[in-house]
Amino acid sequence: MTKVTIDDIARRAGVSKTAVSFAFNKPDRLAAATVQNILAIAEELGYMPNPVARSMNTGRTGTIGVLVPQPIPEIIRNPFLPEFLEGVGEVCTRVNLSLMIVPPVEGSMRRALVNAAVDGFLTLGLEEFKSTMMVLRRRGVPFVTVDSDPIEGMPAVNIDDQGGARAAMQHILAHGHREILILAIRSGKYGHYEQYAGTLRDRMQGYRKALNAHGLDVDGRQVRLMECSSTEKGGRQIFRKVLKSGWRPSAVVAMSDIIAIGVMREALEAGLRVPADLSIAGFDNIPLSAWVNPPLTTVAQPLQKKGRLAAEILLQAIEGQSDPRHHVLPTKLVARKSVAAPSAS
Amino acid sequence: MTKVTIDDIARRAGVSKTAVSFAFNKPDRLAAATVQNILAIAEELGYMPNPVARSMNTGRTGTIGVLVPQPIPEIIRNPFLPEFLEGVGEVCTRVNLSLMIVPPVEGSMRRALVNAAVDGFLTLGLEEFKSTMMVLRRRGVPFVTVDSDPIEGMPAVNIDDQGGARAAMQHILAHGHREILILAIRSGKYGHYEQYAGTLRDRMQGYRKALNAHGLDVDGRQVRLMECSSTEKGGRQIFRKVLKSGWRPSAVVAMSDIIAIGVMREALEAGLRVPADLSIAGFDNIPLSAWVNPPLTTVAQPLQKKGRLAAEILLQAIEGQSDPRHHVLPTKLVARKSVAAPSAS
DNA sequence: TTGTAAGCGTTATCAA
DNA sequence: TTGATAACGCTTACAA
Repeated sequence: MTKVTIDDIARRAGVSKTAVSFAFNKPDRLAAATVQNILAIAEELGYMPNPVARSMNTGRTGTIGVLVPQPIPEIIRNPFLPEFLEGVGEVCTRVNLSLMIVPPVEGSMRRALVNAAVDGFLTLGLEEFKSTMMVLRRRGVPFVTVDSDPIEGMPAVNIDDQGGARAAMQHILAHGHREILILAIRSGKYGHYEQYAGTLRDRMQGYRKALNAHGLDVDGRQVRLMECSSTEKGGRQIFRKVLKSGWRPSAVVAMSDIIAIGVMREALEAGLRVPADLSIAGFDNIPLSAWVNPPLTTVAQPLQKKGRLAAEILLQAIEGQSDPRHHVLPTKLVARKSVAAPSAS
Repeated sequence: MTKVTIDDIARRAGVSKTAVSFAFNKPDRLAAATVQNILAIAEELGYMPNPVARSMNTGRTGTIGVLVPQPIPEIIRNPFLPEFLEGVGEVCTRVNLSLMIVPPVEGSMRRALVNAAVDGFLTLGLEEFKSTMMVLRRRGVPFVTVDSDPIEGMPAVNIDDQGGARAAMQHILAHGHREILILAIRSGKYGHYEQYAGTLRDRMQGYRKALNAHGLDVDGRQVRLMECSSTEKGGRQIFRKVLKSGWRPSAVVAMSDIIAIGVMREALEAGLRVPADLSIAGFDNIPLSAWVNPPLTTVAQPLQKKGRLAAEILLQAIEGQSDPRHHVLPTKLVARKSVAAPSAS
């Protein structure tokens, strides 16, 4: 099954490569009979244009890349991504683009970036943001950053992380909780929340603002901060550890729903009642959160819309209409059933 | 931001293109000092090798494509895909491949296939299977079919659809149900289940075998068949229609969990009790199914494993070790809480 | 309406 | 250790 090329067809049809190319791409410029003939022969020989060679000329690959901060198995497990991709996918479908998921190569975003043959990138919540940005710029393809600290002159889509986080913490405090566990998404800055960046920092700030308003702060005693990976397993593991430690927070505030759900599951299995014994609040409002029992109180962010908007902007940029504005989408507290007043203990 | 090419670097460094290429790909073959110098200049000028040009020579793109039968927004909404991709992703991560999702272009698989620059394809539950296969073969890249009728000489990964479906229906019948709604995933063969192919046909056969053993069949009276798209919405819509029609099946057997969950939600909202008033069984055992209330009785299939196996085989094929065996993974009934005996009505 | 020939930016071959 | 030069398979001015 040796590859058939445009040359084979040209020779067999007794025409030039140009004619064959035209037959496929600009049939109008050829006599109908010629097109027919070429196509027939192509069919017979089983010819298909090589997309790489085509891209080489056109400078277009017909695909956009989504740069994700974690390996695929890990990140795809968080319903956050599918939800976001749904929005991106809408745009892709409309304009016939394919979608490539680009995870770090051996931990390096840079290596991943270099090899991806795409017309543009969407970056999702990047760690190591600045260095990646540098590489991205030099790669010369347009990109839109999502959930990262926006950079002047570069298009960005974000949500009101701080406002949302603040609302969540306020909600918890308003119910009377004072022994609170904050669960952050694990980053490179283990334990040093002053060094958090982007989404992480903003959410942390939101939490602290609410805390401060009640004369509290992350003090390692009443209010503690821990980190785990943003997976159900991450939430379960960290909460198991807390359980073992003997400390009994009356509320958990997690930076992602999937973490919160992991905690909930673990707590339930450990015989705790939610919310009677433990209140839980999340962030994201993934569809699953409405389904768990009790339904999870969380902060809604317009994930799909975020994906759509980012893709839309990228598309413009690919077509030369770059628009470096920064967008901030609203968040909103969704009070469901996983938060209640702490039981007198 | 005009593109920097290998020529620019070569000129600036006073070396040949070969040297520059070596500096990046085979540094051992160059004097250390030369490599240093070239790399420094590349850094300074912001040079990155063009992946398309590279692919042109190497014949490798470093990505595998997953051919999906529906537009991205639709298919990604079914947790089935992320679960499958998790398995695929494991393999990709290990060998540093990217993953491209390739949906039909304007309804045509063929058009999608032609443009995707990948080293190999995984096809997922293809409709129009044969014609797509033809195109795939002529495209000349290796591929592994998943959830389609296996073809002699082509590697395939499937599950025991028939056995699983049969078990589900048996379970329903054993509880005493006789008024049953079967919900099939919408295909091109609307209403003609004799023409179903692949997974659809196998599941249908499984259902019918169980039915037949009880002297029943899809007769449009006691046991009816309807089709809907494999989304929550699809399930909701079709069940709403059933509710309006006045017919009251005591059980719903759906070909996918996400459909079953849509039905459950709709039924619950309509004031029906599950399983007291309506028993529901699904297929797939997506994680969500364990979470809904009541937890969904379903047929488990090893989605992740399926993805991993298929990717593994594809990988071999890409590396020239093609192995055209057909694999069939087992399925298993998972009895949870959504099925009970019908209430006397 | 069709053909010639020059790219596109790399890597591979072979020689120096 | 390095450099010319030929692929790779296609598109696209420009010419005929």
